[in-house]
Amino acid sequence: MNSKAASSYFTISDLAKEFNVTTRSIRHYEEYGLITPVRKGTTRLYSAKNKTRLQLILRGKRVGFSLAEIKEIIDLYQFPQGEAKQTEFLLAKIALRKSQLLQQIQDIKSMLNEIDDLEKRMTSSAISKADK
Amino acid sequence: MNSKAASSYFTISDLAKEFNVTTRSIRHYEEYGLITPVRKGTTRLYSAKNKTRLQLILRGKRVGFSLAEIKEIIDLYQFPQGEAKQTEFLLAKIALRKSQLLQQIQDIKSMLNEIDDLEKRMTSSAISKADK
DNA sequence: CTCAACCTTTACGTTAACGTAAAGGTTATG
DNA sequence: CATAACCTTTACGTTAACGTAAAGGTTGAG
Repeated sequence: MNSKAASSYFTISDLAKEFNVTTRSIRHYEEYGLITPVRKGTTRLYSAKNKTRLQLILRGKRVGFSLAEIKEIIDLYQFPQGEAKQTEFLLAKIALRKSQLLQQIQDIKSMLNEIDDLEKRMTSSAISKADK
Repeated sequence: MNSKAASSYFTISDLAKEFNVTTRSIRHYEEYGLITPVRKGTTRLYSAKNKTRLQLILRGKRVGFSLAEIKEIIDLYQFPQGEAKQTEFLLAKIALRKSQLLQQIQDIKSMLNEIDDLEKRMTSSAISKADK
């Protein structure tokens, strides 16, 4: 039996392989305060929650957020049942993020439409070339 | 009468104001080969087409593309009715961009869902706070 | 017990996308 | 005709997000 299997932790290179990033990047996210694995000695060990966190970070990156913005978003998720005023402030931030994301979807849809048009024009011109 | 109104060109600061970017950025995009205004003397003059181009650049930025990627995309639009082999290559690139954009939409939708959840949890907790 | 294959920290290097002077030319207006 | 409000180029500075050594600790296999 494997003692590792019981707690099911992952090493940094496990995560690096799984998500196709460098270990340097993962450590960088930790320096930045975005992810906090436990340690066995000095070695980092990542839980399932840590994995989810990394996914969240990478998803944020894919949609074009900076690490600072990703941190802001992550912080939103951990709002400490604060004061109503604080809550209001966070809700405003959430609304801002939301409108930003909705704008992005519009942008992407526009680009997809144009790409589809382009694709059609290209294939039709390819056909006309083959036709002659 | 205004001689400018006839041709309807815009100055660099016109565009800067309209799109809320700095003139430095616009010049940077030009250095990068993304936009090419005409010149009256040394002064840059931007046509409607140039404006559209700038919009395209900024939209690309909003969805998280680098200037290099934006250039690639723009180059796709100006395919020179090339060889079939070249066309095939471009179609592959287009397909790549497309899948990337579709992935982004999924990412954004996930984030929106989580943000909505968060919003609900926050408002309900705010209510329960107000209730007691 | 000695490799190989991991892990660690420290720290300087690199690239992209501008920011920010500095120094100077042009043009309308009082 | 001078001053403001633009425009220009040149060029060095800055920040983010890592890349890339360098130097060393740990651990399982042969």
